Amino acid sequence: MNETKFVTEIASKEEAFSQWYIDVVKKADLADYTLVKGCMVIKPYGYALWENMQQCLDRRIKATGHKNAYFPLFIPESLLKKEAEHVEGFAPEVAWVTHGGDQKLEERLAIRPTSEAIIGSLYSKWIKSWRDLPVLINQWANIVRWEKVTRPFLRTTEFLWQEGHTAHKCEEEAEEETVKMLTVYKDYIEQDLAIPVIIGKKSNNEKFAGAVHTYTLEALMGDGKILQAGTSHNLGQNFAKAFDIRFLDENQQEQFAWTTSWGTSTRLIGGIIMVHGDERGLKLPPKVASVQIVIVPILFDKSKQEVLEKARIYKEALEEKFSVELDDRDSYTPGWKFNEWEMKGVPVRIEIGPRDIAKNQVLAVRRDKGTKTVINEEDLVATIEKWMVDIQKNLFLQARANLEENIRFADDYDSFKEIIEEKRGFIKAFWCGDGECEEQIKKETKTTIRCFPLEEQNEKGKCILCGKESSSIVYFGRAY
RNA sequence: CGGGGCGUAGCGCAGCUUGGUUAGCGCGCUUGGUUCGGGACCAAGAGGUCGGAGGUUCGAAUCCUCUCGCCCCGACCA
Repeated sequence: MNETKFVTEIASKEEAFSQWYIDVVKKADLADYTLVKGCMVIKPYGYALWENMQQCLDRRIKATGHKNAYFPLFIPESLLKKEAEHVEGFAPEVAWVTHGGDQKLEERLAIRPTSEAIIGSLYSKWIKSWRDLPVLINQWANIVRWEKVTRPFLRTTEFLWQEGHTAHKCEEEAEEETVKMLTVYKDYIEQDLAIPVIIGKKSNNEKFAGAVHTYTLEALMGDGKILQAGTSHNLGQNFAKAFDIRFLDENQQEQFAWTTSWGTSTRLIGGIIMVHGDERGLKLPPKVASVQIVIVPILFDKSKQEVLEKARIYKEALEEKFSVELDDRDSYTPGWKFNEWEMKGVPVRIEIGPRDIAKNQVLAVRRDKGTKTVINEEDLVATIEKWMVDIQKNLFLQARANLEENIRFADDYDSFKEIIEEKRGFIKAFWCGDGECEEQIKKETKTTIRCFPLEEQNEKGKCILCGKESSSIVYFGRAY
């Protein structure tokens, strides 16, 4: 009875997915709207999640030899314009600073929509010899893109991300770096965030403005739409030529450097919500959950002190391995707390009441499955430790099963349209490689090529639209 | 930028058609008390320039004009 009352608080995930998403963002206390359209506050609970995500990824970025730095927020207009495709790609969504106080600026300053330009101009200063290479730098920063349609975490005017920018002495090394970061991202997103991804290469229409080619990680969301989870770009010598990044090689020949860039953002928080969440709210993977265990004491007047004392002892024991919150608030009933912490996605809840104390046990509940288990005091830490591993794995396996169920092959355009209307998900289909076919499919079905899968392909077939002979299968999908 | 909708307490809304006491309701909030194993209850409170400006009128949340903002659909979106 109470459970039905509860679900009226957030929209149904099945029936109104986008409203459900907004409700979860707000009710789980991750973010809030502000006075500026498209700009959100990331609230403490959401920011703690982001900090954990940062730590997981930052560790991996550093383990592969990169160092962090910080570059300026402002990019002079003349600098941004140096790479033609790049500026053309970003121009519509750049925010400009035109005044400093009352004084009009000589030159407009772009608020970075990405940092290739500003970083490229500095690499030009720093790189003179092959001995200076490679340069392997990452930055954690905020970005501004003036989007017309915004949604919390998924597309906001200002957002947080990391962007790696590297420079290399040859083409092979740059390509190796681009692919290496793709796999770093894959490991991070799959192992830490428990989100399975399809990795591949973008089509020319979808690649990064100014890149030679773009690798991408594509994830399936709970409503069958696709979220681009991260990208890694091989920029070739395009940006080196535009920003004059030259060096003398071992043979005393002057060369342009080969550069890469790669990024992931707070958008991944949206991914976690939409991949793992359910009718009761968020489900956080233990590796990034800021609260891994919540202890809810069941308080009666007579046993209150005793129960709280025991709860504190358990908290201390568990805190050696986990982040634990003891919810001893007086003004809420246990049932209220259960629902709130489930909404917030905490992986494990522990209930302690007088009945448990009498038997030296607790009642523990898993957020991923909802199962309730009585655990003896002496087994508590060891059992929860196993659970955390299992919950992390289970969230990933569930998401992967869903992904696999929603990859469908289409061999004619009618069945393609039927799948995208009724089931969505990924559609594998042959494509002739012509950008006009791609464009027409996008116009008619709102479906884009998400990527060329990385595996080698030997099959041949007919382009889903024009029917021309083709040897490449691509993944289509409706994107966020 | 085109089409539609909405602005009344922190949130969700009623009141407006047909102008007329002191602008209501639910949730939330504060204080006190009783409660507590899946969103408890009682009592007493606090909280409003009715998005803004101008107009009509003895009198405007309500009618008129202008304006600002938000949401949805479309277009756009590396």
